[in-house]
Amino acid sequence: MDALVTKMVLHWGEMGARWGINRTAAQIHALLHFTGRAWPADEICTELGVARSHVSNSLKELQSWGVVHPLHIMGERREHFQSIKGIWELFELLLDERKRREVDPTLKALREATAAMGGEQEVDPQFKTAVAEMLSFFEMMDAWYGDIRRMPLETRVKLVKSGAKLARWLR
Amino acid sequence: MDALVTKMVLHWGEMGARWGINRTAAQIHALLHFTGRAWPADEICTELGVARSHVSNSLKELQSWGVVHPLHIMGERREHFQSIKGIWELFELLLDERKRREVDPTLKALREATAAMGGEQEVDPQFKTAVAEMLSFFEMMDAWYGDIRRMPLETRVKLVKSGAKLARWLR
DNA sequence: TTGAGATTTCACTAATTACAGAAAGAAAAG
DNA sequence: CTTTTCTTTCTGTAATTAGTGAAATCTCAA
Repeated sequence: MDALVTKMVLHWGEMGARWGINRTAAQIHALLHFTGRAWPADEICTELGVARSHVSNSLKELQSWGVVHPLHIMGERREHFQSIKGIWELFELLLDERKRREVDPTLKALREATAAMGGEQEVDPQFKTAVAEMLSFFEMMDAWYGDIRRMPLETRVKLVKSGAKLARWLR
Repeated sequence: MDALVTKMVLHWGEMGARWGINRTAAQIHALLHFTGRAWPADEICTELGVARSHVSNSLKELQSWGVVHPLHIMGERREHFQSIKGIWELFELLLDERKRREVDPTLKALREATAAMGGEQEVDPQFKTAVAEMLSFFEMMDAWYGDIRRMPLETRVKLVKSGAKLARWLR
């Protein structure tokens, strides 16, 4: 494999590890993404030097995130796998999933705590305000994420590109 | 400890674990944050039922993120620790640190790959475009983050609150 | 200066997570 | 239907990370 590709694969692996994706799963994704083509599982495992079974499981994980898709190639017995093309789509999938796993449960927990405090009199006021502040912050962010997520892609690109202009408009 | 606080502490611990912060460190932060007061290390460790040494290390980690500060209390021998108050400030610290650890090195890697490809003729064109696209995406996001980070807090709050309006303005 | 309280370091154990390899399970070709 | 090729499941091991407890270090009051 090209040394440059290897470098990106290794880097992607390290970064993936910090995102809670296991290292080799992230490496596999990098391999698929940066080579831009579909790979059969066994070639992935010779390329990265990991067990066939591990590649299989990692591919399943990547598919569960929605960032890798199977692709049937004509006249080929083996299943091939490719990374989704669009970078925006890629990071949308990652963010959506993280929101679902991290933000949504936290919102739920904060709402439950708020509800539970409603009746009780003997709740520490410090706790009460801390929860209320955190909840309103999360709700604000949640709504914002929804707003942005609902924009068409081009609008979102504009938004990101017009950062400084935006600041002026807001004043 | 109040059952409600316990619940938040446990939840925060789970979420922290997914952010690469170790579970008990996140629990400690939740304890400090949601009780809103300064705690001495030994009380934290009886409260959470973990070893004194572990609390010490976790507090150090939290301080390295900047989300917990030591506080000297008059007439008290023991050091006390408290969470930073502002929620915006809290998440800014977390995001800044994650950017520094994850985005910046990735930008560096992408730039190095781009530079290395400059001279070479025999680079897979697929790889070339994949790197170029990824780099421009990261640069765009990096610039955007900088723009937002530079806004005064109130502007940022406005930005988040005016999500839908914003979409209309962009069109 | 000594010693008690408080904190950190360090060496070890427990628990989790990553990964390997064999074996079982499908799907397609003959 | 049977053999071949490919994929997944399952069980065990390696490696990493979390957490413990004792010993060493530090700090301050007496």
